[in-house]
Amino acid sequence: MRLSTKSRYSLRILVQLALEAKEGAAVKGRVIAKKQEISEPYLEQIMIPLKSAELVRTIRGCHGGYSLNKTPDEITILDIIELFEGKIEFAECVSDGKCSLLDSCPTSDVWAHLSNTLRLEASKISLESIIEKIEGQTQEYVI
Amino acid sequence: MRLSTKSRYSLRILVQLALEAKEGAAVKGRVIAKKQEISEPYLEQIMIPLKSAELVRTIRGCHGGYSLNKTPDEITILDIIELFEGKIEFAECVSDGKCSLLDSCPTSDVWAHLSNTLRLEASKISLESIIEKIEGQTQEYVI
DNA sequence: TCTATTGTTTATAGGATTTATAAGGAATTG
DNA sequence: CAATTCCTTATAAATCCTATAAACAATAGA
Repeated sequence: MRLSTKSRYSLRILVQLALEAKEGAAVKGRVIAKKQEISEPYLEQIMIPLKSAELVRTIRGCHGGYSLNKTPDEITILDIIELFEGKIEFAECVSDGKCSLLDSCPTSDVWAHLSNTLRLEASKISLESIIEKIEGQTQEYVI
Repeated sequence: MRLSTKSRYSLRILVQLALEAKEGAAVKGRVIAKKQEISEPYLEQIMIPLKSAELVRTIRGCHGGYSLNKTPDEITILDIIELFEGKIEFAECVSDGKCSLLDSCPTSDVWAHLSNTLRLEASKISLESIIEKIEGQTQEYVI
């Protein structure tokens, strides 16, 4: 059970932005793509949802690039996961009404509980908490 | 973010077996397929891993069918999830050695922590706890 | 205004996975 | 031996994931 590359790349990208674009300066796509070892076209595909979700803002043109659109404490990995994987809901029996067994099905509660647990835990991990951990380590620690 | 149908069907199937095959009597595939609204061939495809994982045992021939191979307290939804979704590991950076960024990547810890949380929580939910909940409810509650 | 730089959009495509269905084979019971 | 049941293998449509390519639009600076 894995996350898609887009979720995982996104977290790395956002960490990079938090560290390198601290004074609001934009980081170029090419720079991000190189450091994260992603192709530029694929990076662009990832940035689109990040921008739509207003986690990231962009500047076009000569000195353009990407930067965070929120403070690191406002971004959690729940935001990232649900942006790319969809809402954390292991079974959709309740929400989509497709399952005709729902009324007599004792398992929907189980999946709902587990989904909630994961969602809660993911919401506790902010970009800021990750950054703090990095900066608490050695100075030459480079992401 | 959803589980595959196989994981979800499996939980329902195992609950049915726990309730209907209590005295070790086998439940026929056709009966399971009908109650769970799955086609018989697809059900069979689901039963194979359940049998390989020794969660279920089978009897062939005239009065054959499926029954639990463990007591309900020995089966957790972690077993089910990891059987069909693979090990809960949101990022495989540590295990497969594919990611060349690992040494300087601050995100692998995050994913490992989240994976562990989900794994732990799933391991706490046994088939028995689900059955107890059902039997604590109204008697005509039929799965 | 021109040009270089950068993000934006759209098209494309291989591959893997998911979700099934179908058909014939093997074991068991009576 | 015949009916029943699980077992195995093949097949396939649909969807999603991962990634690349190319043309387009906006911006900054000369």
